[in-house]
Amino acid sequence: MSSAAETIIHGECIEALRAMPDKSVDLVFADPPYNLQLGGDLLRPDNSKVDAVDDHWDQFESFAAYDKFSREWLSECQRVLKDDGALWVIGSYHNIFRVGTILQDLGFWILNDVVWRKANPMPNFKGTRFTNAHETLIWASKGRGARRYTFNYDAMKMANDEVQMRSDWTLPLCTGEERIKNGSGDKAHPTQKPEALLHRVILSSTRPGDVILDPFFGVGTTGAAAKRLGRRFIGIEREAEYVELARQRIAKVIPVPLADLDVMGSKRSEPRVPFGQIVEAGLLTPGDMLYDPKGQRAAKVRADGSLVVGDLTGSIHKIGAMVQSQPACNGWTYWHFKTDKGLAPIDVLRAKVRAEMAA
Amino acid sequence: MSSAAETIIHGECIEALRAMPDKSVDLVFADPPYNLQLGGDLLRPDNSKVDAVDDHWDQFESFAAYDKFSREWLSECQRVLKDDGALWVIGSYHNIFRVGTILQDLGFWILNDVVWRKANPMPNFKGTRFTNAHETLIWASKGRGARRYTFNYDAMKMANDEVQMRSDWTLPLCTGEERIKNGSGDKAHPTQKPEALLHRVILSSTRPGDVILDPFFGVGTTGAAAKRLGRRFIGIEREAEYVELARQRIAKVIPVPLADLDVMGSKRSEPRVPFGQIVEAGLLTPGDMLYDPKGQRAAKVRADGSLVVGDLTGSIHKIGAMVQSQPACNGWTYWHFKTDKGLAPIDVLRAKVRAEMAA
DNA sequence: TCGACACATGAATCATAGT
DNA sequence: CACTATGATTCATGTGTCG
Repeated sequence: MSSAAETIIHGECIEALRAMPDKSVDLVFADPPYNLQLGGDLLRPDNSKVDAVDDHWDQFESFAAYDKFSREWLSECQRVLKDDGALWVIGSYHNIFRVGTILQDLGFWILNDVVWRKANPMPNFKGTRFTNAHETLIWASKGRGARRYTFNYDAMKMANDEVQMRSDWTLPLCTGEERIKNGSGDKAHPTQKPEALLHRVILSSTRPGDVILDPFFGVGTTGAAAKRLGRRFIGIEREAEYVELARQRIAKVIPVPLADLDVMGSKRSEPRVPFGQIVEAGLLTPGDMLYDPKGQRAAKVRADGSLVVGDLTGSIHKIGAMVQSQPACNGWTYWHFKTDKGLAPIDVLRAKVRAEMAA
Repeated sequence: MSSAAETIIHGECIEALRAMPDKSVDLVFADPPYNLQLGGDLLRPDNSKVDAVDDHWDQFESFAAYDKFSREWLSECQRVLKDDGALWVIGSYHNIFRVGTILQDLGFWILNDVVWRKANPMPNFKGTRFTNAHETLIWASKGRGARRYTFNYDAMKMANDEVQMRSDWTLPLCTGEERIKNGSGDKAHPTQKPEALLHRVILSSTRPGDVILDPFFGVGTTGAAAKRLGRRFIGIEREAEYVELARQRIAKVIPVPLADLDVMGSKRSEPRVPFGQIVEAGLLTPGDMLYDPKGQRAAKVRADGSLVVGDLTGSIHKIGAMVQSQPACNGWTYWHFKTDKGLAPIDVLRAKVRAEMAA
C-alpha cells in the first residue's frame, strides 16, 4: 500500500479492494448505491420533472443481488482495516437495513447509528408520505473485541457548543457553489454529499495523518475533506469522469492548519414547536376551547392541532386571522386557554414543551 | 376476533397472533425486544447449549435466533393485517436493521423510516460514543401492490404548523407522571414509550374506529393512546404484571368525544363533481368564456362541459394542459370565469355545488 | 449596490377510480 | 390487468434578473 497522502484508483470497487493489503487503513467511509426502486417519472406541482437517480450503477436485480454485492465489499473493507480501525456507511431506508444486518453478520460492532437531518430536503410532492428528510449513517468498529477505535470526544463536544455531540446531525444538502458541475454546467454526480458531513465524520473518528479509504469515491468529497483536515486518503471510483473531476477538485483544496479546527463549530437554534405537539403532549385535549384575549370568541381544538370556529377550520394562525378579518395573526399570543386564574395565552404551553425538551 | 373496543391478551406473542383471524386489523404498532442479551429464553426458543464457541459464532447464533423470532411475529402480523393496513415497528441500532431487512424480505413495502429525536436523551457517561439520542421507526404497508394505506396527510401537515410533517420527530422521553410505577414506586417497564409518540403514529395512519394491534403491549401505551383517540385495540403481553398495570392505566383514560375526533380531511376524499354538473346547475351557461389566470387565453364552455379553444375540444383538464403544452393540468384551478371583482377560478363554483350537495 | 422577485432544484421506492 | 380520465400536490435555499 502506498503511503502517499492522496491516492485515487480508477477501477471497480471490489476488485480494487482485493488488491489492497490487510490492515492498512484507519477508517473506511462508504456511500454505496442505495438500490432505489423508483416507479415512473415524478412531476412537481408545477409540472417540472424531478431529476431522479436512475443511473445504471444503482440498479440491482434483487435484494439477494444487492446483499451479495454488499457482503463482498464490506468483508474486503473489514480485511483492509487495521484492528483499531472503524467504518462509516451512509444510506437510506432503501438499503441501510440490509447494510446494517450484513455488518452485524460479518462481526462488525456497531458503535452508533447517526442520523443526518437534512435542513432543506426535497418535499413529498404528492402528499403521500412523510417528507423523507434524513439519511442514516452507521459507525462500526472492526469487531466486538477489536482494539480501541478512535473517538475524539472533546473535539466533538467543542464543535457542539460544549455539550456532547448527539447521534442526530442537522446539516444542509450539498448545493450551490459546492456542488461539482460537469462541462455542461449541470451537476456532475447525482448524490454528492456535503463536505460538512465528511468533516464531522473525519474529525470525530480519525487522527491527523490517518489513512481514510472511500470505496465509492464519486467526485471525491471524502478526499477533499480528508485533505483539508490533514488526513491521507485512498479513493476507488469506477467512472472515469468522476475520477477526473475529483482530481481537479482536490487539487484546489487548501489544508487547514490544525490549530484552527476548533473554531469550526455548528450552532444550534431554538427548537420549533408546532401547535399539534401541544395536543400530542396532552397539554390540551381535542375538544378543548380556546378564546380570544377578551374571552368573547371561542374556537375548538382538534386532535391534529387544527381549530374549528363555525364552518371554518385551519391552523391557530389562519383561524386567528380569519375571525379578526385580518391578513395575518400570531396564534400563539392571540388564542388563550382557561386556567383557574383566568385566561392565559397558549404560548405558555409552548414554553412548557420547550422547557421539557431542553431538560 | 373480538369486535370489542379493548382487548388485552395475556400470552406469548407468536402463539396469540396465530390464534387471530386473517385480515382483521388496520394497523400494527410493535415495540419488540431490542437487546439480544436480555430475555434469552424468548430469543433462543430451541437453542441447545452452545459451548466453547468464539464470540463471532455465538453472535451469529444470537442473531439467527433473533431473526427467526422476528420473522415469525412479523409474518403473523402480515397475515392478520387487512390489505390496506400498515405496520409500525420501533427499534434501535441493536435490532432495527435486522427487523427492516426481514420486513423487506417478507414483502412489506417501506413507506418511511421515521426518526424519533429524543429531546432529552440520556448522556453517554463514558464519552466513548455519540450520545444515543434517537430511535428509529419503520412504517410499511402490507406490500408493494397492496391496497392504499391510510395516511392523514392534511392532519399531519396541520399538526406541524402547515408545513409537511418530516421523517424526524422531536419528542421528549416518557418521564414524570406519565411513567407507570410499580408497587415499590419504581418505573414498572424499562422502555415505556411516550404517549405523544403513539398519538402521532395513530393520528397519521388510522381512522377513528380502526383496530390497532400491539403484539408487545407492555404497560399499554398503545392502548391508552388508541382509547383516547377513539380507536379500538388488541394488545398482547406475556408478563402478568404489565397486563395488570396496563388495564388499570387504560381504565383511567377518558376518550376524546367522538365529535372532537375530526381532523383536517384530504381533498382527495371529497365527492367528485364533474365539470358538466356546473353547467347543469346553471352556474355557467353554454357559450360562456373561461380564461387562464392572466386573462389572456380564452375557452368557450359547451353544454356537455367540454371546452373549445380554436380547433381543440376536450375536458377542462385536457384543454388546460394542451394550451400550456404541459403533460397535465388541474382545470379547476387553471380556468377562471369573470365576476364583477375580476377573475375567479372555477373551483369556487365546484365548492358551491358541493355545499349544496351537503345541505 | 441593493432589494424584490422569479426561478431552479435536491438519493423520491410520490394517485386513484372507473372501464 | 391495462388503460384512461380526473385532478391533487412543495420546502428551503441558492442563484439570477430586473429596476
